[in-house]
Amino acid sequence: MKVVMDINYINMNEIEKFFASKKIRVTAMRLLIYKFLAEKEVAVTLSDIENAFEKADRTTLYRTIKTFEEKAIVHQIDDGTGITKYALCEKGCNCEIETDLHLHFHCNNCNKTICLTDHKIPQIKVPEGFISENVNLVVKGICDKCSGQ
Amino acid sequence: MKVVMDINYINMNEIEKFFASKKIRVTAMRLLIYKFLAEKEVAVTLSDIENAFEKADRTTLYRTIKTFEEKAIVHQIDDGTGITKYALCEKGCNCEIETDLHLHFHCNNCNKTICLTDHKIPQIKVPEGFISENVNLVVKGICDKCSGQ
DNA sequence: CTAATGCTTGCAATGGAAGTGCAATTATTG
DNA sequence: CAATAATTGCACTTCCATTGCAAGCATTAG
Ligand SMILES: [Mn+2]
Ligand SMILES: [Mn+2]
Ligand SMILES: [Zn+2]
Ligand SMILES: [Zn+2]
Repeated sequence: MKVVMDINYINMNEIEKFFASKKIRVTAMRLLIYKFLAEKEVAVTLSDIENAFEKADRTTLYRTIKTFEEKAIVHQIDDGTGITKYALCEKGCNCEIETDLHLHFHCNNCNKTICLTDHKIPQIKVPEGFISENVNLVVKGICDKCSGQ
Repeated sequence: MKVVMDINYINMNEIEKFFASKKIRVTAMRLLIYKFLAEKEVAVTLSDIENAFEKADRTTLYRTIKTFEEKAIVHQIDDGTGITKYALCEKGCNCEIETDLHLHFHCNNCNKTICLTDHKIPQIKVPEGFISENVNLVVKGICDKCSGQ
């Protein structure tokens, strides 16, 4: 895939350094997808990315996201819609080790899912003998935009 | 599908009454699937049911579960594995109205998912402007059987 | 700089779960 | 028993996720 790199070179430079720190190669696809995710304020599906980059192959997008996931650049969100969504990890996020402790909100009206990164998941009690390693919490309802503030 | 009704008639009688109270017809399939769910202590997938009733058609099993769901006889569980699981609702459960407020535990070792029906989901704070209608909380880790008590 | 090596990409194909249309079967009602 | 309504089985379909393989591109050793 040939792309015209008409995007901000300064930003791109930073992303390149970031990729290097994560020990992954810098490619046009990866830069573009990273930028796409960074500009979105909501979690996206693979189809969303597909629609944004129609010239690229679905598999490449899929594998790029998988690579990002392995390197803790993005995290998966299962919001119960049946379609996996992805969002950039926060700086200093360590979802490789213990999963993402913030909660996610899914709007039943506009169908968007957002990370509530500063809403941490409270400590959850489990019965004797059970060991909790990881918690997934999704709140569903109406988002701020849809509720009319 | 022809089945030999070699199962406890007294129990069956109770289930029949239960179905009547839910205003659904009593059929062999429904009785068998209900009994199957009642005997399981874990949430099951459609495939689990399929394997247990190989003579039955998948679609019938699928639609039976859907009917149970609509009538609040079972509730769906999305434990993040990507495959929907089902479990019987507790007596007095009203997951039709407000979703199931108990939490679910998914064992990363044996891959089983169980309802922790008496572990209710705590009140979750959401930001200004957001309206919470419903919460899905899944704890992942090691279950009591796998942790060695 | 060039060649060898290994990672990345595109294409084609597969698998699995979920869901639907329609006709045949079975249950309920009168 | 006949008419009516709900349930079941079969054949398809759709959609997302995932993989094998060969071609393309980037990195590194020489
Ligand atoms: Mn998130
Ligand atoms: Mn449950
Ligand atoms: Zn919304
Ligand atoms: Zn276990």
